[in-house]
Amino acid sequence: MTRRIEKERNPVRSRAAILDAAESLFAKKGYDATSLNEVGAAAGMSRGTPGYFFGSKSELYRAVLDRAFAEVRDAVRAGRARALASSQTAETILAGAVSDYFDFLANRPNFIRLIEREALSGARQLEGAGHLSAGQEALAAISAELGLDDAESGDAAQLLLSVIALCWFPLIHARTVAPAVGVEIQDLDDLERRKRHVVDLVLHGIRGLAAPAATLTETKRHD
Amino acid sequence: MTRRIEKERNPVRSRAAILDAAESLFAKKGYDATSLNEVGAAAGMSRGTPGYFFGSKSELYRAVLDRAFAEVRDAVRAGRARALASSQTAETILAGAVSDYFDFLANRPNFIRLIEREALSGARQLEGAGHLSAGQEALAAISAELGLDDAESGDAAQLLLSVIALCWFPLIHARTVAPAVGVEIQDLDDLERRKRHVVDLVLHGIRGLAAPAATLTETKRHD
DNA sequence: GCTAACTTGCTGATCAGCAAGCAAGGACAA
DNA sequence: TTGTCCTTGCTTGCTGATCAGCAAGTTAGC
Repeated sequence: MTRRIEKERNPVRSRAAILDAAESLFAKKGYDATSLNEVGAAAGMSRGTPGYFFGSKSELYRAVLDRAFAEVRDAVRAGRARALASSQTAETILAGAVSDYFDFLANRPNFIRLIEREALSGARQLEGAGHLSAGQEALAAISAELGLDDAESGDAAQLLLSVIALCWFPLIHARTVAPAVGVEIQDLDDLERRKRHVVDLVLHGIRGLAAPAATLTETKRHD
Repeated sequence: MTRRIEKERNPVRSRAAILDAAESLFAKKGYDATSLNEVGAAAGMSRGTPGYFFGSKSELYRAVLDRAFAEVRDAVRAGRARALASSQTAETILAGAVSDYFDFLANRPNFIRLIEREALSGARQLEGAGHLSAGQEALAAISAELGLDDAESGDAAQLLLSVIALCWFPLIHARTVAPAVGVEIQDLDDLERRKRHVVDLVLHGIRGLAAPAATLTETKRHD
């Protein structure tokens, strides 16, 4: 049995451990309420290590955000590629995308909480970040899928925002608004039920939104 | 010209001023980042006054939440009474309610931010508060309006949660997610556009959700 | 033995809560 | 009317705790 108390040095591993610990703590308690002391302890190192690797608390925070956004952007791209590859009706693809997005968020509580906190803080860290690009890519994907040209893409953007809201909100407010209005969000069944509701609502919404001219069971283009 | 620098004592006025200042600061910067020093200064008094009137920082926070929730509960009741008084189709009433709720939130940025912060903090302050009752009242109202019995009220709850999500989300994420997906939320026109989208989406959603048996253009009751 | 990976001691700043102080203005009497 | 007292609204000084950042240490591994 190795009695070595893990004294081996490993900067990349340490950096990652600190990033992980900081992400959890920032997401859980917020920027102000998280001390570098805690981050170091959670990462299994001393009080000073976060500062050593990242310079300052704010730079560490920025690094956490950057890593999280990179992850989303990759997920969006992967989802888009998968959708493009499959040859199904726009409606089916959209339903699958909503479902996938819902699951993605449900599996990354830290991510939602970080962005939520950013929104409450004025979101100055986000403005130039790569997060925008992920949204724009998703918008382009959904517009193309629905066969909307640029003039109508405003509708697609509204719809995309609605989808995000519907998936996002119950996860954040699982212990506040959701129970207050009689929706339990505790186990996987509850989540599954919610997801089904969201997909239904969005599909019905699309049928209504996509002008009376187009039925949308197949993609139609204007000229 | 009165050169009196407002030295007159007025405890109720002072209390209210401190509550107002605390609400703004807690909503804007969060609990941890707000010092009693700031609260006192914003209320036009000294560092110690908030503590004098409210005992401790956490009790002041609780008082802020209580006042805010009381306000929502009253608004919900007023809206419900108005809806009951009017004799219009369920669909029209619902569209009006969504629109009103949207405006209500848009005019109370502090309220949204306070609840959002509560949700991120684990919402331990809310669990026994009057907030639940407001949600339950809204749920009862919407269930009755849609003519759903208890067995189906799960759907009504899901729908209510969706309405809240759709109204709520763009306001919080006006500077994060919304612009990222191409939706501007800056002036009143943008808000109006968003509101119209939400109402449309919800109405189409209802038509889809309300089982094929009932058309819902008029309220139907089961027996 | 040298460099990079960490740790520890220190400093100045901030903050919540408490306790002591101060003064405004009503009560009450002369 | 004037003087004095006394409650209470409000302020200020103080204390212990916490924290970020820096600088000086210490050890690992090449």
